[in-house]
Amino acid sequence: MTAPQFNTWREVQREVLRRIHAREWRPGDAIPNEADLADAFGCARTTVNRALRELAETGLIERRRKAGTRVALQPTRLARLEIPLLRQEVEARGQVHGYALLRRETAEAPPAVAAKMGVSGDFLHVQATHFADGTPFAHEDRWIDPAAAPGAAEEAFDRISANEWLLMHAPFTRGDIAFSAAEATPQVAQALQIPPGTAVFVTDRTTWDHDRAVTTVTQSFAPGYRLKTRI
Amino acid sequence: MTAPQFNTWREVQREVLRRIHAREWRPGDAIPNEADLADAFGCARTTVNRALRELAETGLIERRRKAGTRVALQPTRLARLEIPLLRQEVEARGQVHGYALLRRETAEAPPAVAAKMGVSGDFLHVQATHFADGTPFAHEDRWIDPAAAPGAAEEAFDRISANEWLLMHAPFTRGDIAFSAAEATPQVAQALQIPPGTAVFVTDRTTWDHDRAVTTVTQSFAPGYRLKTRI
DNA sequence: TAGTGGTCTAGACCACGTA
DNA sequence: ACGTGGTCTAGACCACTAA
Repeated sequence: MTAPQFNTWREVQREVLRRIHAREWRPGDAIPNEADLADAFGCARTTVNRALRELAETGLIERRRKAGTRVALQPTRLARLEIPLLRQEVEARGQVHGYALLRRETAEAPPAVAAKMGVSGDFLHVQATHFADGTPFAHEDRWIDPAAAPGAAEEAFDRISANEWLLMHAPFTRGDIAFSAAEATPQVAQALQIPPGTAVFVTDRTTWDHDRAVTTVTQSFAPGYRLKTRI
Repeated sequence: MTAPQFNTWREVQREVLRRIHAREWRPGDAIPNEADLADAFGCARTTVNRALRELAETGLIERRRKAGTRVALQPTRLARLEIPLLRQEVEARGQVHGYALLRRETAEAPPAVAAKMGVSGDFLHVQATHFADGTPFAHEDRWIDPAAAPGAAEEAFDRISANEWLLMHAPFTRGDIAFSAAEATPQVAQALQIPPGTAVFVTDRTTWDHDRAVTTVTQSFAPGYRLKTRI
């Protein structure tokens, strides 16, 4: 009997997945090392490594030097989540994106915002509503550190959302994101045209340029919004 | 002047990130091709490829054959989201996980559930509460197709959550996940010891073994819950 | 059609961590 | 101590696609 041939890393990955799904390799089991697999599959070890590395990144298998590779017992699976612009998200549904500025002011950051951003003082404060086909889609409440986002103080934000302006003009190196549920404040409720207290999906984001906070934003989505992903 | 030496793919990646963050390479700009970069960095093209491939996967750069590599204009950034077991999540906070079965029955799936799973008939229906240090943490409402999860019909689910039992006994190849906000139903409110109508964070998951739905679950989290990630 | 990224190979050395 | 995965190299061929 000749050895089966799996020549690309995707073929190797598919075969490994097949064996795990078929329970030939069960959760907790050790699987052969890379060299043996490469031999059995008739390919280079590099190819096996690529296939297994990507499976390890999703949490399906666990790899440790010397200990080898095992099928994960408790798969803390990693999902990939796309974080698009609101405009992109609306347009991806085939709807027309609208944008309305509600407020733009310079104000002292409230303690909660100052704490999140790690600095205090006068910030730019922008509130706006995004629409999908004319229906309120999300409300956005943003604070910007003008010292970290040069030019922001001169921008009106009446045509382009702060979101997009910042992407083009204020580089950032990392961001924290949190998802939660909240009851609509009177302000959010008015913007989204829903009764106050309605449950809304909320995302909080703070973005950083190295160790300096650039902006923090709270987006509240109209009822019915669902953030989807796959495993 | 001698060429700078970047010998590992992480060093190359760090240098590329530095140039993007320093705006030496700006959004929309093309960057040198792999061969030229490898030459400039004093390493093999494979090493540059690995560094750039991983940046492309996060959405920071865009790569197309022949067209080359560009810094993304609108970084639809990809975040990685960990999907742990509720028990793991509670224990990761240093709290004691508790579990209480509320209901276990065989019943015909309601239309919404049957539609999600693509089959109808008698399903196993399990409701339970998870606790963190004795405080309600999440309510779980689950439907299981006994034909797709052999042995489930004989399991009591009074000590081990259906979540964990299924992980150990029912393989799945993929899952859909959706996050949303909802107002607590009387049942959920009672389980979480909160007033009905309170905003709760909800995750809906359906897992599949190839094309056959195994289980669908709705988890409602006690107020204050936040799902966190980074970009 | 030509340039670019995508991938494979064979061999090598290294880092880690278990035994 | 030593087996395992992690990575680098140099070269090669291929797949895609812009010009």
